[in-house]
Amino acid sequence: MPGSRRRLPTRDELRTWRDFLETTEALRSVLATRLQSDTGLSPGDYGVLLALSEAPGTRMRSSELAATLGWERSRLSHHLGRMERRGLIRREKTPADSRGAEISLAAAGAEAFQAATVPHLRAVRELFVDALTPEQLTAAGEIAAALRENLPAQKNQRAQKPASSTASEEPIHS
Amino acid sequence: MPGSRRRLPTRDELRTWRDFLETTEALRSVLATRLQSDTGLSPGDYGVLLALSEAPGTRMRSSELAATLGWERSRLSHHLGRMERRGLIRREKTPADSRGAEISLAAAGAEAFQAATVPHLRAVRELFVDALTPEQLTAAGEIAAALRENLPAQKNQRAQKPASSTASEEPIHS
DNA sequence: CTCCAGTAATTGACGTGTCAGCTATACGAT
DNA sequence: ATCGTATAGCTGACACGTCAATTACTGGAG
Repeated sequence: MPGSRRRLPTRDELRTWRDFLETTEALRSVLATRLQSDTGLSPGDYGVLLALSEAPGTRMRSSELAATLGWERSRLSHHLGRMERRGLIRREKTPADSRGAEISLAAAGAEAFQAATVPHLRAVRELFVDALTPEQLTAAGEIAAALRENLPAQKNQRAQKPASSTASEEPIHS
Repeated sequence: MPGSRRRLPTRDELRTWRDFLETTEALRSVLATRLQSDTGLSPGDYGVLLALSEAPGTRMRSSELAATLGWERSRLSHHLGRMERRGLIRREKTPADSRGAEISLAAAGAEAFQAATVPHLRAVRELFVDALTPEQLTAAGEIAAALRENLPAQKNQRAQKPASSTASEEPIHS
């Protein structure tokens, strides 16, 4: 018996890992496909449009947007380029800092987002929330927390909103 | 109160969904980065090499490989192209069906896989298995099963191995 | 044998993601 | 003012994925 194997997962643990990995991947992919065919938006598009719609004046500095989404700046640049081509957003120069760009929601983007939100949330409900018992849903949250806790510190932490007071006055969004 | 919102997730359910989504994504990405820097392989490379190493003669028909991995053929073609360029695998013509291609493990591929397996499994243990309590690990498996159950039927089901008899004679792999 | 529908695998176009490097501006120290 | 470094954003190269179309062969119906 090679003692060096002590720290390797057992067969059952690996099976669980594989199932977990594949299932979350499949779920992601089904959700993405559905969003795409329902509304023509990718998950990335949806995230960008969501952040912009919630921003005051539906406009945001590019780097602020990157921080909100937890994306690298170059990723955002590429993505915004594609979204701009499709007329979903606009890029303008900032008066304040002339290195900066201000991203604003275009009419087409606002409409697309409007049209996307209900179907998307319904899909999340159907494919995730309703698939689990209340106990499983709670467990899923705890598992996510435990995993995240254990993850090495990352550069692109998701921006944390300063938790609104009463927990029910804001628009419901994913 | 708009009755049309009945089927939308609540704020808490959405929060759980977001946490779950982001955490699994982060986990995947950390694991991928680690595999890459430890061994120069992507998760895709690893999967291909794993399937080939377990195949009799370390060779397989391309479409069989696609079925084993649950990948689309075109995805596999592209990936094999990249792996072939790096000398990890070889493509040969099949004697049986001259439309077919036989994929075989090249020496460099076998070595790379050998070198990758222990570090990779250790990482899975560290970042997934050891992050969870035994109960959470069980719950994770059940959650995956429940979600998968609820997913619409997919074209690319993962090929199911005909469960070996005693559950402990085969090589441990992810 | 000939035709043709089906199958194996590849290809090209294009969206998406990362990394490394570039340009332009900002701004504190001198 | 000017020098140096930091910051904002963009770009190019390349890996990865999907979709639709293509190529080349198989195998049965006539």
